[in-house]
Amino acid sequence: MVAPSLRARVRAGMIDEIKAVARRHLATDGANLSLRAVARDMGMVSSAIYRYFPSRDDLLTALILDAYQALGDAVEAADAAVDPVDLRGRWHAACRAARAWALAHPAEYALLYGSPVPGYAAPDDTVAPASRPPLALVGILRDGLASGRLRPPEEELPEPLRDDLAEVAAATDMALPPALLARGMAGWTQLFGLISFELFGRINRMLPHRDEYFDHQTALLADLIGLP
Amino acid sequence: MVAPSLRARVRAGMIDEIKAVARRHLATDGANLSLRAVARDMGMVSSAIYRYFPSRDDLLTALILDAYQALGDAVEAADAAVDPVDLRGRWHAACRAARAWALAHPAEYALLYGSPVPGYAAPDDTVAPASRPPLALVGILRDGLASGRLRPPEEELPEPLRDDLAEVAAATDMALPPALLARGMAGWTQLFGLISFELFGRINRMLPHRDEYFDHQTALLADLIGLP
DNA sequence: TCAAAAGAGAGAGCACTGCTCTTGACGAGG
DNA sequence: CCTCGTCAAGAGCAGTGCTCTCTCTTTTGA
Repeated sequence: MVAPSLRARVRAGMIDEIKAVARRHLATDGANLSLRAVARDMGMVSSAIYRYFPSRDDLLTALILDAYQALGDAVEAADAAVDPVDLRGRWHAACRAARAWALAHPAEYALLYGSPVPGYAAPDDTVAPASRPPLALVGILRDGLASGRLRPPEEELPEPLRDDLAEVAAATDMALPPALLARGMAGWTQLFGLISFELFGRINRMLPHRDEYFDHQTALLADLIGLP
Repeated sequence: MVAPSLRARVRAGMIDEIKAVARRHLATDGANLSLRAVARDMGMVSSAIYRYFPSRDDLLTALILDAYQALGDAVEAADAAVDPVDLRGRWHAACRAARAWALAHPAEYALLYGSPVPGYAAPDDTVAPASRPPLALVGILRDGLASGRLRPPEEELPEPLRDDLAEVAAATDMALPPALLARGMAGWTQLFGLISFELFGRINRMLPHRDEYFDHQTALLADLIGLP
């Protein structure tokens, strides 16, 4: 590993600083990020930004990737900090970590899970980081199944759905019965909905005690999944 | 009722046409709607639009109100078309109607339920139309409770949450026990999450049979709520 | 009936945006 | 020393929301 040249290090620092300033702007101006404003804050001219990011969308992509990474880290770390056999504890820890990260970084959460930016198409390398949070949740179910602490639901699924889910389970190396995978995805859907409603201000005025609400709703889904 | 003057009728027609063109643009360009482009499509100059909508945000508000209205109509009509005592049938009908409307009007759905437009604050008169879909769902539970076909869950809620939910129930004239209201809101959250994931392309590549997936997931929540 | 008032469209202009292209300066490697 | 790659700056293009003024037409009231 050769030491990076001075130029390379300065360049990396510039990229980091641009992203930091852009994140700050994201928090106030939302997804319509202005390259000129970022450049102004950095004391340079707008065209100079293009030396580091070929377009505004590329800067957005970099921010999105970083955000997925941070959210995935937070959820996985919270999950790993709990006794692996305590399935319900892991579930709540993972859910709370996702919510805490979203509340701490609302603009970045909106960038990840809000309405897609019109002309912008997320590149393929965002798919893997994007699937880390749901995979962490489903991993809890897989561990519970492996250790015998979680028994799969008995209901029958219609055939095409069962095949789809079996294929998903196979593609993600999760040996989960389709019905259980469906419940795990229901939990992930619910988690996303809870955070989005809270962040986008749909329940704030009527539910002052949001921590308790969140915990209760995630507990409901844990019941539905069958976590002991 | 005096007949509206010619000018008033022409003006109303203009407003409708502007909204129709704006909706068309919404479908392709998303929330960053261009007044100039709308004006261009109508063969007039951009400044003339301001005779009808004092700002771009006001045009957006008008579109949002119309969309809430349409979605509320769709959900309520679907609910009303089912035998009132068939709680599960009503639940599925309402959920399917919301999804169908969203799939038919993805851009408007994103306007309603996507990330909030940065500088834009929804005016107060959007609150009532916005609560129609969830109220339709909760209304199913209220009817089930009144007819004795639905028994409320027995779990205990933490006190602050119970009080919050009791207040919400009172404010909406829905005599629902807090635990049941919480489950109804879980259903609404799940419905929103399901539609959003499907519309924003998070499950499309892995689940080809989306109708079956949607029905199964809403059935899961119906089970959680306790619909017979 | 006829003038005053109100409504409507057009155009110019301001400050802003993303992005491209050209020009000139600077530093590291041969 | 000197060339070559990197960088910042500036001008410029096309587009944006919005305001102001000017003109023309329709409606209204005495």
